[in-house]
Amino acid sequence: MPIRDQATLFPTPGHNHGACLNSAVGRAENAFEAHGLKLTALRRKVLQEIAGSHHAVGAYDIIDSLARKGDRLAPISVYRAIDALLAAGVVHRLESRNAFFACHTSHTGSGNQVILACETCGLVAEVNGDAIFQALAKTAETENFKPQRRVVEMTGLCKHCQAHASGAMAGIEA
Amino acid sequence: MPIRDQATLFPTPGHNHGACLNSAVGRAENAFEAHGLKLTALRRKVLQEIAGSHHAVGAYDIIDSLARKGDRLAPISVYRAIDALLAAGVVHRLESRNAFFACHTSHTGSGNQVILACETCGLVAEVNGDAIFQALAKTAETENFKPQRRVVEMTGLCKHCQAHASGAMAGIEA
DNA sequence: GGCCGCAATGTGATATTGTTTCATCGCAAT
DNA sequence: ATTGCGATGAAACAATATCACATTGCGGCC
Repeated sequence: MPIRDQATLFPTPGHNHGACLNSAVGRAENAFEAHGLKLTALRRKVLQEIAGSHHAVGAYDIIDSLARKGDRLAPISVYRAIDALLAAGVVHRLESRNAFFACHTSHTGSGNQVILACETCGLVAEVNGDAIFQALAKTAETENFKPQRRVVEMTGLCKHCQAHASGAMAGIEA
Repeated sequence: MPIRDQATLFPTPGHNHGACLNSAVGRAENAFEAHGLKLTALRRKVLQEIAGSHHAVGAYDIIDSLARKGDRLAPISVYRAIDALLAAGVVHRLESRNAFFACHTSHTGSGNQVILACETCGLVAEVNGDAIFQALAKTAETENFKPQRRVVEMTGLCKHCQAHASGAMAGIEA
């Protein structure tokens, strides 16, 4: 089974997620190196919780999940780890849900990613958004606005959940 | 003094904000009517707090502000009023800040608005984003994604704050 | 009038998300 | 060994948001 649908970044429901997780951690090692940061044990654990699925997870979900594994962290510790992961660019924040998701792509290219989040199965994917960010840049220019941070998120129904529109929660596993 | 810079929706610092507030409330009356909702006294008060500036205000800012006027509301009451205002489309939520701002335009046109938020003075403006939303629609189509909600926000420096880049907080008043 | 139905509001508790402050630890460079 | 510094720990707190249930106000209806 392919990890992803051809030509898209949306994960196939039921794919073997182990490979995604491994490659996310592998890329994180490089990214931390490249940013002059250290992928410490704690940061790695937090990353594994986030990258353990294609869903956005809340900071307190991470705390609870790690607590079930015998390691209850204070909120601040998780937030600091998340900050480092954000700084390294290996996870992103889903602003519309106050939650975090792993970057499951290597962001080859501009890094102008649009976020798609399925409201039914909860899957989060990033797709290239060069055209969108170009249009944004143009808007900024006509407004004489100097952009610093851009948030572009869409929620809706992913292709799998449209197909199983019964509410079957296709692909909820990872 | 013009209320807005020519050709943009960014408010001019120091403009007479009373007109903005009045017109926002006026439009709200129509919008509530059009949506089959009632602009009750409470909703009007909350709207006035939000539309009282071109900034995004938090729910608890509204509570505090109304409390200073002798009317301390429970959080849930404010959130319910905000929900109604959101449903009527007269205020919007700034997702990246968990705050709310008034719609100071009549959204003539598609309603595809991009949000610009200045990090220095705090001003929030909506500008037409047809090109951006078209590009988004195209992305959704190629991904077979059925969009429901779109969040497009940019933070950065508005033209006034670039001009007074000293950090002068140009236009903080309204 | 009295009653019903329904939307809006009130009350109190609670849940969720995020930050402040200060202490401590590990480790590398001096 | 000591100093410097990034990472972590602990406790409290702050900010944002919702739940459950009671009450009120207002229209239609008998």
